[in-house]
Amino acid sequence: MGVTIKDIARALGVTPGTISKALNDKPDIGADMKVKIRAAAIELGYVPNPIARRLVTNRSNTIGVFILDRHELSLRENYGFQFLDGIIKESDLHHYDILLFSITKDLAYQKSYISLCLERRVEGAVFIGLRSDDPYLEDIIRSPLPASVIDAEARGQNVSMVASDNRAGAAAAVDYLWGLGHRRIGIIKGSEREFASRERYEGFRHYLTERNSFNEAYVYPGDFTRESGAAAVETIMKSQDRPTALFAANDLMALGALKVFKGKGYRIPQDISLIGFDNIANSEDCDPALTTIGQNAAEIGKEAIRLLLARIRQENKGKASFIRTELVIRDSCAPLK
Amino acid sequence: MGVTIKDIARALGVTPGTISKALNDKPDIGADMKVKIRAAAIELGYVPNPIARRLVTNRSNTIGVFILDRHELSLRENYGFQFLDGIIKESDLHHYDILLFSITKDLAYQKSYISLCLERRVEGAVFIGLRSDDPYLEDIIRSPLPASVIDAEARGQNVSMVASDNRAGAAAAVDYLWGLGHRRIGIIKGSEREFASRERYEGFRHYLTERNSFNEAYVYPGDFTRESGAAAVETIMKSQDRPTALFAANDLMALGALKVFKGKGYRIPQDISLIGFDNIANSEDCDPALTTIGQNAAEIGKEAIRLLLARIRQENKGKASFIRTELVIRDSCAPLK
DNA sequence: TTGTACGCGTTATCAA
DNA sequence: TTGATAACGCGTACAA
Repeated sequence: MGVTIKDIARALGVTPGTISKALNDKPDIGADMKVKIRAAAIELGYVPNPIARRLVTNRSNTIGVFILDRHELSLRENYGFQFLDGIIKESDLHHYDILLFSITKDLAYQKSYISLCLERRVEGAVFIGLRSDDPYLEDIIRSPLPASVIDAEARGQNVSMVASDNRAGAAAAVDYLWGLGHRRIGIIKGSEREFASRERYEGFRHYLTERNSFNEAYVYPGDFTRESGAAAVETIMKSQDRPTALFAANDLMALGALKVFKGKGYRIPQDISLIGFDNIANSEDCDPALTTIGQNAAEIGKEAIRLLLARIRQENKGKASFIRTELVIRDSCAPLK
Repeated sequence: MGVTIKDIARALGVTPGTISKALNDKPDIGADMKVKIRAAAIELGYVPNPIARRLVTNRSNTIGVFILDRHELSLRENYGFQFLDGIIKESDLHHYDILLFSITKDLAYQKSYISLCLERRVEGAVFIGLRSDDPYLEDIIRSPLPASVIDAEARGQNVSMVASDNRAGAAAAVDYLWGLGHRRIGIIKGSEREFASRERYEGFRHYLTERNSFNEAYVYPGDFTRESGAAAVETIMKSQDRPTALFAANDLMALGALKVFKGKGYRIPQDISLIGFDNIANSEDCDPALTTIGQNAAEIGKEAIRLLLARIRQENKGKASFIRTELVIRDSCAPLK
């Protein structure tokens, strides 16, 4: 089909080796020869074949990206794709290709992610949406394949983890409420299984404990779904001793909570202040617009690639990187009366 | 590095050719030999090298997916990634890999998308977010490379287009308002440049024209941004002759409109009914929740792959496919008083 | 039924 | 500075 270096070689009466060297700008080819060869390549419409190149260099120049489905979140609300933007851009910058895998419960769990990687000969892998109970987690940790894990806990010789600085973010959320004068501050927790959830709770607990204001009674269970946010509010409304401000460990729960509060005639933020975490799209248009902690998804994606490439190049940098969050102030929090 | 068919051949005292045939289940190898070879392959931990295979078969088994940034929509609101889910699943089903490209204004426009495809030797390409003024549109249309274009207009020998049935969707939106008794129905149009926008307008116009109720005065310009939705409402409020119901050609404009209406003390849906198009995440949590036309993004992605694979296999099916939309009734429309 | 030999497009090594 | 040759791992006609 396409024109190869052989064709160029024949046309110019030289050998393929010479063409290869000239096109790769090796020092051992004369300047005039290079010019001639380049011109011929363009004229003939030569397009290098990366497959042949990869065969001989034994490098694929490709990174595998896995988007794993989570139970709790429907794809519609799946945060996963947001990281993709940063991942692609950063990979592009370093001339790496992205091979995309998507694993859903039904389709997959047949083949280890690592097998897929080995088969495709990718040089490294990025995992999004990995859970601590994933059957192949051990596989990833043990494998010699360089990996970056986004937004989950995975510690191993060849894996880096990248996530938001969830502790600092949670602390910033509480600090904002604290600054507004609130002292009775509650939390709707995420599911114990999720790394982000544990970290956010820890940030929350630590901040208030240091100020002698942590109150176990104001800790409400949740699992990152709207429903659990709604359920938490039902609990709150039943009790006599209510917090004056509430931190939901993610926006989805905050939205679930908001709906119930409004349904019961509670005004936000006059009657209770509410702050979320994630800054998902929905948090912008609800009424009142939700004050929340924004994640920098693109930056997380980029950092995942940076750490991965460092590993691939054997220049081991850090094992983990936590990306700054940002307080997004909207209308769901008010000073304590 | 890895173990190859040569290693297996040596271990078993046969030739590599035999191994290859056995592993590919060719008819000219004895059953017992096959068993022996398979066992040895597993024991030695053999993983086939797709790169070598591709070199010799000259097929990459890979589809290129391009996500192009649109001017108007920030990535946060970019619908593009939603299609990805269907694309991946359907490709997976047919054992095709996905190579992901993302082109932003700054980075790109350096190399034609088709060049990228040729270099990577992908067998076909899917384009998301392609605009009619894209500098490489002609390239795609002319190229012999099979392509599917999602949500944009592109007609050519080797390209299929897949989108929502925007006309029918728009008609369904107006029909819903009509059924509620509205006769003075307005529209906030999208930008002329976008295929979806033109189609939605056409669906709207046709429906009302047939019923002698199309009124040019109720057509407000827009460009799919929140701001243009807001601006349209300003115009509406200034005029004496107002529609009783409003169809925004996308949800983003509907949200912009909603905000201004509420800001001016107008109640939705009591004072005016509002319906959008897209069913983006935000439309669920605004107040009142937005009635809208939902797109089946996953199905669009799947269909794009189906048409593409048909082209790759030379079994040319249809050139275009329009996917059903769905009326999502929420709280922003009410019967005419 | 098995083995031989060559080709895929490129890079690398060594000799000229 | 250039050329010849081998090698990368696999698939496949063709010969045995």
